[in-house]
Amino acid sequence: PSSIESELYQWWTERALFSPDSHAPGSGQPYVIMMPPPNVTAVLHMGHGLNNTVQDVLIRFERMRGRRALWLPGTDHAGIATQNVVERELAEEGLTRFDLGRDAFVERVWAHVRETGAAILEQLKAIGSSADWSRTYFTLDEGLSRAVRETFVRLYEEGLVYRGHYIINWCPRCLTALSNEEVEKEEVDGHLWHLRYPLGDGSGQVTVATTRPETMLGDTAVAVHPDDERYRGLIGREIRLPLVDRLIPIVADEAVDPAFGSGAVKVTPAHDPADFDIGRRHSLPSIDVMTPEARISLATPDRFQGLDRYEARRQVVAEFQAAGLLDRVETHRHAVGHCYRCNTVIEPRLSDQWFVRMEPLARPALEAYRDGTLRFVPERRGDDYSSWLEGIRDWCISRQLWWGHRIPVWYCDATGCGKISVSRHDLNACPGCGGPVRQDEDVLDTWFSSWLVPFSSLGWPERTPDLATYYPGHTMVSAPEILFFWVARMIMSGLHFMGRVPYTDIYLHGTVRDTQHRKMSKSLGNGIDPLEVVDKYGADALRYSLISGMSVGTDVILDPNDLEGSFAAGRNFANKLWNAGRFILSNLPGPARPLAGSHPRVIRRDELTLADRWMIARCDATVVEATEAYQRFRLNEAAAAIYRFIWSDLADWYIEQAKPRLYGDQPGGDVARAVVTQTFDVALRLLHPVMPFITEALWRRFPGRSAADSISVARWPRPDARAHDPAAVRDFGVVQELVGAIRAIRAEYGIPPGQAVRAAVTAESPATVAAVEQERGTITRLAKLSQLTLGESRERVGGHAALSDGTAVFVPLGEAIDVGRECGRLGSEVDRLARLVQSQEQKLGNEQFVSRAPSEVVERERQKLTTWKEQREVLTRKRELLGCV
RNA sequence: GGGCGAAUAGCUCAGCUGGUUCAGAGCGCCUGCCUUACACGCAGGAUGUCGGGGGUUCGAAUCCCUCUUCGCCCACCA
Repeated sequence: PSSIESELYQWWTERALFSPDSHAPGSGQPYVIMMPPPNVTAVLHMGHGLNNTVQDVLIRFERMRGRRALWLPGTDHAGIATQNVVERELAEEGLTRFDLGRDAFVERVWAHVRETGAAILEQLKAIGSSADWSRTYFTLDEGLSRAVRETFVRLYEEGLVYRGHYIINWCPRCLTALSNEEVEKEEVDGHLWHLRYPLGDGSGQVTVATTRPETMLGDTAVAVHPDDERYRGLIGREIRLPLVDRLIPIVADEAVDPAFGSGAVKVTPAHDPADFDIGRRHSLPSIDVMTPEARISLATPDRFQGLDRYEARRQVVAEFQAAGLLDRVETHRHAVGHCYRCNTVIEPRLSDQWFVRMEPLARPALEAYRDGTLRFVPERRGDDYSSWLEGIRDWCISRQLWWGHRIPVWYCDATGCGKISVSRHDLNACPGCGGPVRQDEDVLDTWFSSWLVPFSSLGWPERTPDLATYYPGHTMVSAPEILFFWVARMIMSGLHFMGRVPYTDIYLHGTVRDTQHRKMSKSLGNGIDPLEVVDKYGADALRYSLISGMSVGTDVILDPNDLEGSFAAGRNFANKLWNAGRFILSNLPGPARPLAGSHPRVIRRDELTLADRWMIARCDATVVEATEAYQRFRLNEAAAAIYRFIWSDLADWYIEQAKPRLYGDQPGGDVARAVVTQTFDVALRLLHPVMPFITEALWRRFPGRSAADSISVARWPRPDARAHDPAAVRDFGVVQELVGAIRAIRAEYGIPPGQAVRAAVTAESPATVAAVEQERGTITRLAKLSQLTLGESRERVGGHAALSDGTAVFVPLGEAIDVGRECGRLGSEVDRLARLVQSQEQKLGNEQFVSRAPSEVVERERQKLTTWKEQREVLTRKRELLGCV
């Protein structure tokens, strides 16, 4: 593979075959897939491998079907992830980004990005991805940045972007706010501490339960349910908050669940979203007791200041215990949020952030699903989509990072003005008073640029020809993990800014996992490097193995400890195909004598042998099967159908039976060559989306191809009614079965491979008799016979078999045979048939069945019974002849 | 706590609208073959209470209920 793949890829690129511009304009309807842009610093892993292979299969399929296929690639600046990479680099030099300052840091990230240069795109090429690289974008490009500003400003003008003071998810390591989607909930076994809070007048106490005792430093109330009898008398009274010695009120709030814990809850408006709401309802103060790094801040007693949140937790608990105020500690399983980039535990934090009001955007997106505009594969994923939209919450889009699209908002500091300006272009002065302005320090969520990709990558907000041609697109191929991050948001932005959904088909494939069903990851060390597989077995083998191991909606399991086992199927198949191709080519007349004149379409039908007709019919059936499977996103089924056709039908049977005709200058050779060339050509085209390299390499070698011809733009095969030939399929099937039966008898009796045997065939059906006559040579050769006779043999000793159509086969073996053994074999065969006959008679004797089952089913079952009875009689007679006891 | 998915050969999985792919494929395993396209191959073969139990039906791997195990998603009971 390595000797052909990179060379072919280069040739494809030089010919610009992956660009729809290279096709004649208007030659077909556009077909567009937007590639999920990998992070600019990413290294190719199996997830990318699977995702991009699927897209490549679909785009190549549609390209060959004549569509103007555009697969649009790009990279994502990946705010947090990329900033983290460069900050780690700096840390090795003993520096932080603050040492460099904002401008120098951003320049440093750019340098890093330019230097590593989206290596992942090169890696995608190595697995054969036929994206249109001439259109590659980067989410921080000028054009896409303009689109980001345009959308921000428009949404602001429409009242859909706002600034607010709320509890958000804060990562104390990345030092930024995160959206709800960027928080990964993880179930952990934690504790529930029950703390006693004394009443202000010392007349008693109230027990509250918490999973985060350190937050009590910022408590500003205790809340109980208004109807809770136990606390009715306490509402309005005060608690003397231990450790900080502050008087806080007891309030009544419906949000409190009387059944949980003690029914009383501590309220920390600055550190819990639910408490924040309670605080607002009761006009409670918010006391922020933590720094951005999640250390205890100044607004607390001295001894806590500067403590890490977990140290503070221990200390608070210890002090409660010492004071006799720790009621009890329970173990408690609950979900804790973690940062999706660094896995640090999220701290809910009160701060000023920018938000997008989502409900107005979600409504049309939901409608597009409900009215059938959007189709999900697998269908059930649509439920995830709609339930997420139904419960959608506002999107926090500001990030306290330096790497990203800076928020286009300027604040005027002039006294008496204080205007906030949201602008499409940079401002130097306040539009209100002309005074000095400063831009918002924050950048936008990375996903705020990627949600625009279906149109921003085509030039929006400019009205470009690309935008007119390629929006809306068609298929989105993605992992379910980014359904909410990206896919759903693109639909919302597409509807809002373009008035149409960006695509209609959403294919969500599974996840690549190891044999323990763990997601492959760098930290677990259970990953497989796709490039290592490409190196060892070739991109085609990688692709085939991924595609064939993947059915709609299920995960792909691969064994990182057994690359051979995981990819042998693909490698073996590629090798098989290569050798079949070499064999066919070596038996064709040279390129000087094109085969046009011996094309099967112009060969007279009466020149075709039964095997030829069967091959052509099988080929046609495979075209139908594979095409339908590709269309239905059942890529593994397409791959399996083509595999079966190439390996079993073409290599094992057709080529084997045609060899005498193919060798040298034999009669009928031109017909066999035409059939094998035609059907192999079709097979290569059908397989090309999955195994692009080897199919191209072989296809180009066939006579009649010009140097410029590429299979990647060759026409997709169409079904041909003339190929339909059920009789040939059935009759050649009998031939195959017959050969198999004789081979089995040979193996059973240990006949040496080199020794020919005789065979007698007793067939009732005239079609079978004719088939055996027509393929006499094939049967003789493939079963290694010295003689093939039709009709009953007078010999008694030998091997017997019965075919499914009732035809009996007898292989006389003279003294070579062990009579006792054959008697035993026949006996068990007769028994098997007798059991079948019995259950079948029972079934047909059942009046319910005969009357209620469809008549054709009943008829079919009757037919089976007849065949089995006949076979039983034949074998019983043989037993008698052999003198079996 | 809610919702969803999976469980079929040693392994990874097909089996779509109950009855002709009905018990399958690939890998692995066993036997025999270096038969000149291919040993990454050829030929032949073994292996299954279709997770357990119940039900619907003339008929269930397939539909329904239930249990068990595994996985995923969602969720502000502190």
